[in-house]
Amino acid sequence: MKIISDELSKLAYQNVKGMILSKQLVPGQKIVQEKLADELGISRTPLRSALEMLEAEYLIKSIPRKGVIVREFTNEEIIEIYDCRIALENTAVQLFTTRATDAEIEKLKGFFDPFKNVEGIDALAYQIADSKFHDTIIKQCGNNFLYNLFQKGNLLICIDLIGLIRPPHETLQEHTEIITAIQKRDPGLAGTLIKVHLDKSRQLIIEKTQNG
Amino acid sequence: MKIISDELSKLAYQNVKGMILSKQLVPGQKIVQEKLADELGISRTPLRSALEMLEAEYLIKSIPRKGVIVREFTNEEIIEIYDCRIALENTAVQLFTTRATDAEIEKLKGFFDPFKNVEGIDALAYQIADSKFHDTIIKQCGNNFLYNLFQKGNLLICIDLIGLIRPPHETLQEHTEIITAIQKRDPGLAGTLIKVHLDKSRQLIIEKTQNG
DNA sequence: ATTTTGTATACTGTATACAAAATGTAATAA
DNA sequence: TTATTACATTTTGTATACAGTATACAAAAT
Repeated sequence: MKIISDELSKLAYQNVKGMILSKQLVPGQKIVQEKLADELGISRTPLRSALEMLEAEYLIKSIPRKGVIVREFTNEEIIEIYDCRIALENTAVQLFTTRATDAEIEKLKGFFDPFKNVEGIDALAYQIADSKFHDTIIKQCGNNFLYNLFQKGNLLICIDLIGLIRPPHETLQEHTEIITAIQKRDPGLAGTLIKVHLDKSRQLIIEKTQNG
Repeated sequence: MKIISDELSKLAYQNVKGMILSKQLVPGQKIVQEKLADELGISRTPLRSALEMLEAEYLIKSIPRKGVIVREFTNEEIIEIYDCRIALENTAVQLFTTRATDAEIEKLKGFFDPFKNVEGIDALAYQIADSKFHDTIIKQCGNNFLYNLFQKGNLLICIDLIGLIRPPHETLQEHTEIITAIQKRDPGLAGTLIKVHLDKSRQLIIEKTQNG
């Protein structure tokens, strides 16, 4: 969904989204339209346009006649998101396994090469690789509607907004196994492995919820 | 996501959505903003707001500086939507089977009572029941994010926009079997049955695509 | 006859203006 | 003091105005 456009509303969309993901705008915070529009150097009209889009993506919440606030994700909600991810990524990886080219699979492998046999893995760099790994599978699975659903539904928010849930050394192995299954062109196995992979993170959030 | 609001943008949203689903606005048709705004008796501003929302729902397509057109769904796309539905409704029905009250399950059964042991089933009435059946499972599964994903992602578009894919007498039996599995509180079986149920329709569209 | 150019018109995207609603504040009564 | 009302300010939602772009069509050139 690469938007190359000089349209103010699209630019505002990208800017505000970036501000939310980078936590310049923090969850729960109210967005005062005129103030933010001034900061961005545009009028309220294209900003409101952008806010409409962001609301559709669950990143903000609009209360009529009161205003918009940056959305907060509770642990319960993140678990709900994980259930959706598990369902859809299972489908995605099976499709990907069937139709991906060898080159695409190699690309997938490449994401994690820098971390092989490394002691202290840089968490931020690894997070980006993790993100790319999942994004690639979803994007290249051949089901464009599914990819859009991930985009617009902000299903990767778990990675983008709350960061890594489990330490890299733990998930690296799992990622490798998934890639191996894809290379063997075994959709069922790849699906099962990614389900288990995601479910472990999901489980961890459940435990965190019960303890904290 | 029942929006009870006297806000023009929300009203416009519901109106235009209705016009698309009822085919007053046909796929491929261009929407001229001022004209439609006049028809609805509002200005362009709230209409544009509504169009933003509808674009997020894939019901319209906006091309910058050119205009918005009512979206067309190709068979390929409907198959993609089905793959997403299969993944998510499988999850939904399993959650529903686990957490639904007996009363909720009875309600589900009630939708199809008027069609039991009936010869010529009224297709339109049956379509509404079909729609309610799936909507209820998704709405009451306890995963609100999943329900919103269905709403905003327009995943039930298959039923709403293109109508029934298979004849009622064929699917009635399947619906009944799914409900029975739910009553037996067997999530795995319910999941499998709904997957098979949806996959049959999906398969039919594939065949239609290859022949037509 | 077909293509190209010029011009008028229609439509979109953005800014601004304004009214209605919400919020905050100060003054008054209990 | 606390509660309450009245008023001022802020902020939202909508309408409108305007500039820039796309489209349509006629005239000119090939």
